[in-house]
Amino acid sequence: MSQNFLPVEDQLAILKRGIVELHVEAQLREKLEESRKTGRPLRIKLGADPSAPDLHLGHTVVLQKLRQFQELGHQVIFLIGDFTARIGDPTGKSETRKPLSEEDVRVNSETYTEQVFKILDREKTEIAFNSTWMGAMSATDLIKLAAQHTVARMLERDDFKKRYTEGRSISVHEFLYPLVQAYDSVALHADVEIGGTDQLFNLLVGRQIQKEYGQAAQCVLTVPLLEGLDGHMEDGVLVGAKMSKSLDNFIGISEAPSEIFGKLMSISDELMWRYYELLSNSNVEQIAQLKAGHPMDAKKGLASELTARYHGANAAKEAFQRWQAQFSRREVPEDMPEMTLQSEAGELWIGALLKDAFLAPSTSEAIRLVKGGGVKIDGEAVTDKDLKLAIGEYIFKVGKRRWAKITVV
RNA sequence: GGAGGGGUGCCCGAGCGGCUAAAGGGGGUGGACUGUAAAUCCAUUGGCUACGCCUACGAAGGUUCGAAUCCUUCCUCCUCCA
Repeated sequence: MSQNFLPVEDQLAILKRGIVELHVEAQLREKLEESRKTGRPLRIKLGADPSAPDLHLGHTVVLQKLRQFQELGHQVIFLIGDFTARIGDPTGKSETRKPLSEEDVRVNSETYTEQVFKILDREKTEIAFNSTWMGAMSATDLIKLAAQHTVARMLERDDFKKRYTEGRSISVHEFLYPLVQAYDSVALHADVEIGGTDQLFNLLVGRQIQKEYGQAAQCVLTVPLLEGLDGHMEDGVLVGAKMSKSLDNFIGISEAPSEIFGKLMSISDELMWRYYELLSNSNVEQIAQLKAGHPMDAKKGLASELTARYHGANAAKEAFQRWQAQFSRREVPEDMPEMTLQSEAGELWIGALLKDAFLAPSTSEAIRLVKGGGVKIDGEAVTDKDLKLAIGEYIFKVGKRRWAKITVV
């Protein structure tokens, strides 16, 4: 099925937009030309490790790039590394990763694909599992694969090198990870592989292995890693670990609209500009214009755009209004968790109440919060840690954003 | 296989018989200030209705009036040699 592709330079311009490192650009140009001539879409591979079932904004950077390929008419292959997950990607780790069980992998894969199609076009996406070919590979073939690469070259890799020189352990099976990932490119006949910058080594191994197996080497495209919510300025430079679930500095794309909106509103200004670059659809001129205005307005714009992307314009609007009411005008939110608690002899100690209502993780913490002035009842700050509440209904506010309506009976 | 060095609270890291729920950072949380931003400052940071009790320094035992600190065994990580 032949189709019309945009001129190569136009395609390249789109693909290169948005802080992407392109390795061997000349080759990509050739491939695009070839594709345009023959009408054969390029095969674009993205490998996913099914260890993080909840997608967050960090994952979406690369997915949007894939989406662009799709819109340009190319074939996107979403590869689920169900086999490699049992090895555990050593990338960026200073320690050996724990492999996942088969059951974990299965469950994670499902939630993963479900969310991926909030960004990718399901109809135009090929889904593959590398256990399909890796599970069937014989030991002989595996050794043949392993023979294509040397230990010295493996150790060139940054994290391996570091671990090696620092005397930290590297298990032999971790060397297999890049090789298996590379073999996936062989099995899929990938023309392009895309990934985060931390994947560069793995992606480049793919080029070499493809050549060993008599295929044309894939082009490699890397996108920057998105800094997590705690990213901020230090000595004039934006610093911050990458967004990840384990660091709890993420925004999940399945989170409630008001959560996404609120979390975006609380990031630092520097980080906001970074997010504009990597996540928003605004072009360079629009961003420059925003920088001239008040950062607060720019932040509202970003929060609205991204909330709308995953929940629709109406939900975004509503989230914005709720945010304004609650934080700009400091009103009591319209809806909040409600809970009924049983009193003892007609009254309930505040420490126990806060804990039982999940407003504090322990009574010790509850007392700390009260002493620190972090608890308000019906708008009034309480500081008496021995306070006892009589039967009735109360609106609790703990910290800046935890609210609850508590009924004591 | 041999020799040696480590494992401390969320993380890093002091302590090396009582004054240690355990210095100091980092991080977290609460407050002030704000644009729910950053920076800054203050407080707090094992649990338990608590001037006290319980649980904690890799695990299990032991020596002591008393141990994170000494001894034994085990687990585990690392270094050097082969």
